[in-house]
Formats: sequence, C-alpha cells, structure tokens
Amino acid sequence: MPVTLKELAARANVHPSTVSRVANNDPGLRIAATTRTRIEALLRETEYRPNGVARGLKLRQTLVLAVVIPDITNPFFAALFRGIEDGATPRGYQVLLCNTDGIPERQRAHLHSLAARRVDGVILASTFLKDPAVRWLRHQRTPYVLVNRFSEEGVDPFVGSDDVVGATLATQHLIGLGHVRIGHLAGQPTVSTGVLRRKGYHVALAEAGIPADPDLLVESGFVEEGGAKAMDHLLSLKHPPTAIFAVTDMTAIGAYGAARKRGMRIPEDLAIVGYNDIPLAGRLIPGLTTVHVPIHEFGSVAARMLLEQIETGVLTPRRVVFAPQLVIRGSSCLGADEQLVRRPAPRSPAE
Amino acid sequence: MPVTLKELAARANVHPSTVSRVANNDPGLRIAATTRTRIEALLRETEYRPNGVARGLKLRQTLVLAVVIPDITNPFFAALFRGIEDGATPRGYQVLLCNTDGIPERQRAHLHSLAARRVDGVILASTFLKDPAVRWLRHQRTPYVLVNRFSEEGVDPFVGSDDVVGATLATQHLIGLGHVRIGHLAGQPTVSTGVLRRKGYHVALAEAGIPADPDLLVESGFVEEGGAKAMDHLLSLKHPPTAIFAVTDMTAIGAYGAARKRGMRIPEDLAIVGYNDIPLAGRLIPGLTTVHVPIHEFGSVAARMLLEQIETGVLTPRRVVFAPQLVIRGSSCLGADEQLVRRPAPRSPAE
DNA sequence: TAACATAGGGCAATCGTTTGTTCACCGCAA
DNA sequence: TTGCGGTGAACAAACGATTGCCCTATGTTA
Repeated sequence: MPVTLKELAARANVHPSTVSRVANNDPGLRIAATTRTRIEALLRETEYRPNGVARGLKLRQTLVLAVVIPDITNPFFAALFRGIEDGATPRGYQVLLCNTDGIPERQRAHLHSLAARRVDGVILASTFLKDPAVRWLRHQRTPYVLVNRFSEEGVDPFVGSDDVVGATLATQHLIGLGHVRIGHLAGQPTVSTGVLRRKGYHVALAEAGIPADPDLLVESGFVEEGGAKAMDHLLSLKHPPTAIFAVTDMTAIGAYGAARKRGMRIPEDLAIVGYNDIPLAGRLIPGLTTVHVPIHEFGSVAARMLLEQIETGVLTPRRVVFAPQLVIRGSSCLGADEQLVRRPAPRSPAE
Repeated sequence: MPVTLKELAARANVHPSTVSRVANNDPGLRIAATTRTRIEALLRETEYRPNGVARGLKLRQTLVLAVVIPDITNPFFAALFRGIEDGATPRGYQVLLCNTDGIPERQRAHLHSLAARRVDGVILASTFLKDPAVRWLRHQRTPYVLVNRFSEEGVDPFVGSDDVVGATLATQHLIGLGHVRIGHLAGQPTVSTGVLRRKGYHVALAEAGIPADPDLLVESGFVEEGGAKAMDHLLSLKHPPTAIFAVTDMTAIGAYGAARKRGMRIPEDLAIVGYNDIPLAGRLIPGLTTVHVPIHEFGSVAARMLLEQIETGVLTPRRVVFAPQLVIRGSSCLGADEQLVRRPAPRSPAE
C-alpha cells in the first residue's frame, strides 16, 4: 500500500497539512529549515506521491484525457493516438482510449462513462455530421476537440485537413494522367470526410469538363472490406472505370484486393489513389498514390488545443486545417515508386 | 456541471445518503414507496451518475486498467489492445494506453503515474527479462498481467505463446523446403521472446543436423528498421543465407525491403518467415509465411485474468500459453498464397 | 509595559460518495 | 401507561488531499 499524508505526518510529528505544503512546495509556507528537511527526507524515503484520486476530487481535475475513435487497429488512428499521447504526456496527462467501431451507441456509452469519471477532456475522431454526442459534450461543458471529422461547420474546436482540396488534388491527378472514367469509392454522406471528399471529386471532374457518371460513385465506407465490395461492383459494370479515387487508404487497399482477384494489374489496368498516407501506403506493391495528411500532428495539435482549453477554461471553436499534399507512387503511374512528391504550396496550418 | 447527490437530496427533500441508497439499489433499504418513486424520478430526470472520482476515493477502485506497450502503431499491439478493451469494457472498466517506445525510463515514469492514479490493474507487454519495473509492481501489490513477454519464468501472471515451439516450427519449415543456410533476424537477448525464438531456431537446426553458423544470426530488434539493417548485413556476407527466420513480422517486413533493394525475389532468391501473423502479414506481396498467435485473444484473456485478480484479490502466477501455428504463404513457397495452413495439434490454452 | 510583528505550524472545512449506526415516530399488545 | 417492534430516514464518519485562516510563542517596537 502506498503511503498517505497522514502516516507521513505522524512519522514526522507534524500536521498533515504541513507535509502537504512541503510536498507541493507551497511558496507562502514559513517553516523551520530543520522541519523542512526532516519532512523532505521522509518524502524521498517513502517515495511519496499524492493519491491522484483524492487529489482529483479536491482539485477537480484528473489529469486524464480520453480519445474516442472507431478502431485502433486502423493505422490512421494508431498514428493519431501517438500524436495525442506525445502532446499530452509531457504535460502530465495520461490518455484513455475508447474504441467505438463506429457504433453510435458505443460512442454514447463511452462518453457517459468518461463524464462520470470526470476526465479533463475528450478528443473525438469518430464524429458524424450533426452528431448528438457532440452536442451533448458541448452541453456538458466538457472540453473537447474534434479530429479529422467535424460535426457542424465552425461550431466546434477542430483539427483536420481540407478534404475538398485533397480530394480535388487526387482526382485532378488521375485526370492529368488521361483518365476519363474515374470511379469514387465514397464515404458515407453522414460523415464530413465522406461528403467533402465526394465534393472534391466532383469539383475536379467539373473543372475538367468531365460529366460525372453516377454509376461510378459507390459508397464503400472507410475500411478495407467495404472498399473491396464496392470495387468489385464497379469492376462488374459494362463500362468499368479505369481509375479510382478511394476515400481512404484502407478503402484503397480493399480495392487492390478486388482488382487483383480479377487479375487486373495496378496501375496498368486500374489506377488507384487513396487518402491519408498511412504508413502502410508506402509499403504496398505498388506503392499507393495518396493524399498525405500529417496524422501524427493532427494528434499533437489536438492535444495541445485541448489542454489550452482546459487550462484557460475558454472553449473557442478554433479550427486548425492543414493543407493536404499529393504523394505519387506506383499505384497511379507506372514506375513512380521512386517517390516523387508534388507539393501544392504547403500553406501552413491555417487560422 | 453534472448534478451531485447533495443537490438531488435537497430537491427531493431527503438526506443525501437516502438518495445514494436508492441510486445504488441498496437491498437492505427500507423506504416508503412514494419517497422511492420521487427519488427515482429525479434520478432519471437529471441522468444522475455518481462522481467516479469521489466514488473511487471511497471505494478504493477506479474501474480503470492500464496497458503499457512499446508502440500502438505496431499492428501487433493495436490488435492486442483491442483484445484487452473487448475484455474489459463489458465489465465496466476503461483502459489507459501508455506507449514506452521500449525505453525503460518511460515505462518507469508511466508506471509511477499509474500507481499514483490508483488504476486497478496493469497489463504490461513491454517487459524485459528480470525487469525491475515488474518487481516494483509486485512489490506495490498492484494487480498486473504480463503479455507476450515475461520477466521471470513462472513468477508472474502471464499470457503468451510458446515461443520455442513457434520458432522451431518456422525453422523446420524452411529446413523442410531444403534450405541449409538459414539466417535469423533475432530479438534482443534481454527480452524473453528474443531468447526463446532464438532457442527454437537452434533447436530446429540441431535436430536437422545443420551446424549453426554464428554469422547467420544477427540481432535486429523487433521492428522494421532493425530488420532492414540486419538483413542488409546478412546479404552482404560472402555466403549469404537463402532463407530467413525473422523474430517478428515487422522485422520480416524490414527484410522484404532490404532484399528488394538488392533486386532479390521473394521467395525465389530468399525465403522469409516471420512471427505473430499480424493482419498486415497476409496483405504483403507475396504473403508472409509466419507463426500465427491469437493476438486478440492474448488481450482478452489477459484482461480477464487481471479482472479476476482484482476481484478476488489473489495474485496467482497463472500462465496461459497458446500453441502457435505455422501459416504458410508465398514468402517461403512459390505459389503458396492460396493460404494453406498447417496446424500442429492445436492444444488449447495450457494451464 | 502594552501592543504588535513575525515565525512556525495546527485547525478545520471541503471535494462527492458510501455505509454502519442511530433516531423519531407510530401502532399495538400487555 | 409502559414497553416493544417495525418503519422510514437522518447522522456522521470515513476515503486522502488541499488551503484559507487561526493560534501560540518569541522577539521587537513604541
């Protein structure tokens, strides 16, 4: 059992409050040098560390943050988490991780537990558009930051990338390669990234004067299996696409599988572009052309924004939006795997 | 601000303790039906949930577990974490995730914070042999379970696989394919998995009457970069190996890269076998032959063992050891990617 | 000599729950 | 009237720390 203030006080023959003040280095404390050293020796000897639970009760802060995501086995979220932890740990916070599998009920249940635990703040990366969970957080006055997806434009603290720009970049790249029948493995329209990347896809087509064939846009969701199914459907069309923009790298990986099963070569028979540039993307064969976003930085910036909120007590709906960059690899251009990177004027974190 | 017992008591015109008993459904409570319904209505209306911090202080349990691992972006640990969470959440626990990057000092720092927070238990997957951190946990009487790696044989609660058997299986497979110069990308001798897989490798060689060439065993550590470097070194030998057993799938992936840089074909010029069967292994091209272990189950079993310890208060050094299985894919045999699995009498979780 | 600083700590309330014990009241039997 | 048992709740003491205020010596100043 760890030692308590009371025990130390008894051993040093002083009042617990005195030990506490010494331990916390209370600046206004007047104390005899001998008493102080006696107490300090005791503190070191017993390796006293105040009970965090009691401290949390009194001080109304737990030094715990929570991260709510769909699934940590998705490399995107793993990298994101590292960023968050790297931002939080140096400031004395530790981080609870909650997986929801994208199920609203699980998200709700986690958030309720977290609130009961009085975590100091929450980082949410599994938000839907108009998400009631976010409204609830706002209403509870729990500090929070949304990452990657937002719930309502401009209302919540948010860090992510400019999805429209990124998707446009990706689609333009395929157009530039001469593709005309470009398919989109799309995210759900209930999620901001789904909507915005879809929009970017359409913007690029329109700018190039290519009519958008509705048959070429199919909803795949954000993970591998959905990507495989959707791709399979596209490839069974009478006029299948020659290129694909996938809403997510994981979706693109699903597409790889589906294409290969039909004996198609990438990129010769089918060019593929993803989104996020997860570490895995560069390891695929061929490498996956994708839209790079600074995932780790998403996390560390989100953590810092959250801590700022917590420490100042002000909830500004600040938005940090990174400019995405296209990373060209072999999945779109034959032989591009010597990693040529085209950067669209990397405007630094906006506003 | 969430509502407190005191406020509810005032609104219901009863004493806080009464509200508490109603909320907790105290079986020994004698109360007028009308009072009870009045309080229950209030509880529902305000969505009262007791302050977990206060509760934790009083009850001496936080309903928080902690997981200490090297790095969540390693797919092995991501899968492990999911297993743990899936085991813990249904019982009302949430889980703190701590990354150490394998640095003892960070592990120590995390464990100290966790102890101060009074987490109910710790799952450690980043243990060294004779790890002082483990001794410290034992000494603190913090419930804990070691996963994948152990610190001292038979002393700690542990869940993992039989590393010697797994490594033997992997090496025998390569021998069976006719390889004689078989290299090993080895883990550090300071870690149980490093030692035991090395041992399995030697056992298989010895059984086959193949003399172990010390030049063919190089320490690579458990992650990609080390694997690449070590592989590169092996390939620069006068008599390079024709086959490799890598201590870990990530190490094997590093080896893929190094081999490819030299223009070698897998498996024609170099056969590779890994360990763990992370999800990524099956997606590589060619698929990675590897030793399958039930990662997710490691996690859920560890969580259940930990909860049992917590709830019963007894720390039995129970060991759950799974029998590993060889999964043959294209990285060792040309054309094996139709996923043939050889199972060595899957003896179920041993004592 | 009385008033007053100052040094050196002690006191006690508080954070929000839980839980063993006590208490007031009522009806009923002796 | 007294005593007793049962109801229906209130009381109060924790859990371990923090912090504003108070108290007692001792020395200093007027």
